[in-house]
This record gives sequence, structure tokens and C-alpha cells, in this order.
Amino acid sequence: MSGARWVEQAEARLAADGRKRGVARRAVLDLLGGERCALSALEIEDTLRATSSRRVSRASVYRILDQLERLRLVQRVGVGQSMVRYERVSGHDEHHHHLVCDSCGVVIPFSDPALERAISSLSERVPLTVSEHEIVIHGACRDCAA
Amino acid sequence: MSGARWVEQAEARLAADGRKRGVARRAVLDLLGGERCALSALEIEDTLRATSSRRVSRASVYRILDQLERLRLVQRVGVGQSMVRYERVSGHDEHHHHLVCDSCGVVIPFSDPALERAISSLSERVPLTVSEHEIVIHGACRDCAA
DNA sequence: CTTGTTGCAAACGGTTTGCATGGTG
DNA sequence: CACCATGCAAACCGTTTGCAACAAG
Repeated sequence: MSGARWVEQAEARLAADGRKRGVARRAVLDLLGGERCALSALEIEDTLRATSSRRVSRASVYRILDQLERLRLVQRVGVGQSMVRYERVSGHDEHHHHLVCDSCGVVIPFSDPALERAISSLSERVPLTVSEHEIVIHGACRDCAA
Repeated sequence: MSGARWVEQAEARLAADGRKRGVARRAVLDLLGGERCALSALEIEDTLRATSSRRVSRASVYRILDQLERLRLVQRVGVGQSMVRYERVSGHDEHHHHLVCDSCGVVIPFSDPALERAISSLSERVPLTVSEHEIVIHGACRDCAA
């Protein structure tokens, strides 16, 4: 799913949910639509301040992310243990997980069919009605390991 | 590795690192040694206040957990996105991951050899010197799904 | 005009730090 | 007796909330 299409679909679902359009949310949607990997609320605020002419308040960013999460349009990613990150939810085709460099903090997306197979087979044998899963691999990236 | 043996080994490694013994840390070690799954700093503080006669300050709990993490004696677990949890690191035999009920917050440990195999094979093909990995499966537990 | 949206500032809650005290090696 | 460990309280910082002004349907 392209970013533009995701934005479109998000607007539709928000409208169906009885929400009204607003400048702040539109700016956040446009930003998330252009990113395929996870951003924190503060990064979103900073990026918007830098690129957008109109200022978006921190509170609005959090409220908007909360709405989007409730509608399953974005997903929280527990990559850094201190700051929550969010990324847009697209089709299963774009499903991915994260490599995290514990030294410099860089986050690299990856996907692996064999791993997904193992997870989905496991999901059926577990005492939980599974809704999603998250895999984070920690280590040192090439720059930091050198 | 038994909890008691983990405590013993932890003390040894702390001593080797030039650390001196102290009551607060001993209490935290004993508690973690008796737990196989993840606890938050605040849970540790509360448990110690309830069970131990001597009070352990919140700051000490955080400082001690930080030391233990640095020495790889405990591991942060990003189970809830808001509160960091810690569990002791034992041998590969006790390696496990976590099921989280998003409704009531309960955390259930699990392990799966097939999944571990998929992860370790993946770890060799990834642009990162892998140190560890974390898998969290979200869903609704039996009580909450009912 | 009714109801959602936004910005501001203050409140919150988990975590960290500065400092003085106390205990270990 | 040098240095780590500890408690206390204050500072920090990401996040949430109350409120008043604003805008969409």
C-alpha cells in the first residue's frame, strides 16, 4: 500500500468513525504516509515544526496518534524502551519488524517469511487470541561494530 | 540455572567489577532470583516494601537495575510500552519470550524451539552484530477473550 | 448550532540526578 | 580511609488532561 493510499484510507475511516477533518491531523497523516518505519511523537512534532508552515501542538500529536491507533491505522512499536514509536499499518505485504542498534539507536526494518511462518504456527498453539506480534533484534550496526 | 545460583553468580560478577556489597542490592537480587519473568522497577520497590523489613529506596532500585543490566545479569523487556520491565538472564535453556494480554495486561512467558531456530538463522543474514532478540505476542487472554 | 479539533499550560508518572550519609573492602 | 552504596528530595522528560477558542458538518 502506498503512503498516499494509506492517507486516503485513513481519512475515510476517520470520517466513518464520525470524526471531522482538521489541519493538525492532516499534517500528521501526510507525514506518516511518507514514512515506512517508526517515528516517535516528539520526532513527529519536530519534523512538522521544521517542514510545515503551520505549527502543530504536542498535545494534538499525541491525541491524533491515539485516535489512529484505536482505528488500527497506526501501530505502536516498542523499539526503544523509553519512547513509544508509531508506524502506519499497511497490508500484510508490508509487514516488517525491527533491528535496533543499541549503541547509536538506529532502527532498521526487516522482514523474513520463515520467521512469520514460525510465528503464525505458534500463534495457534498459544493460550491467547493473538492480534499481533512484535519482534525486535538488538545488536550493533555495522558502523558501531567496526 | 536456579535462582539461587543466579544470585550467587551475580554477586561474583559484581565483585569482579569492583562493586561492594550492600543491603539494597542484595534484596533486589534475592527478589529477582526468585522470579523467572519480568518485573518493573516499581513492582520491585513495592514487593520489597511489603516483604522486606528494611526499606529500599526507589532510586537504589533503578541504580541497581542499571548496574545489573550493564553486566548483562538482567535484561530489559519492552512488554508494556510505558513501563520498562526487567528479568534475570539465565542460560539459553531458560530463554523465553512473552505473551501480553492487551486488555488486562497480564504477561505470560513462553518458549518455542522452532521460533528460536528461525531467529538464529535470521541473525546470521542481518546487517547487525546480534546480541539478543525480543518477541512479544499481543492479544486477548482466555479470561478477557471470553 | 452541535460536536469534534486544536493550542496552551499545567498536571502526571516513571525515571534520573545531586547531595549528604553510611557501610564495605 | 578511599570509594562504593544508599536514601531523600528535587529535577527531568515523555505523555496526558483541563480548558477555552475554533472550525467542520
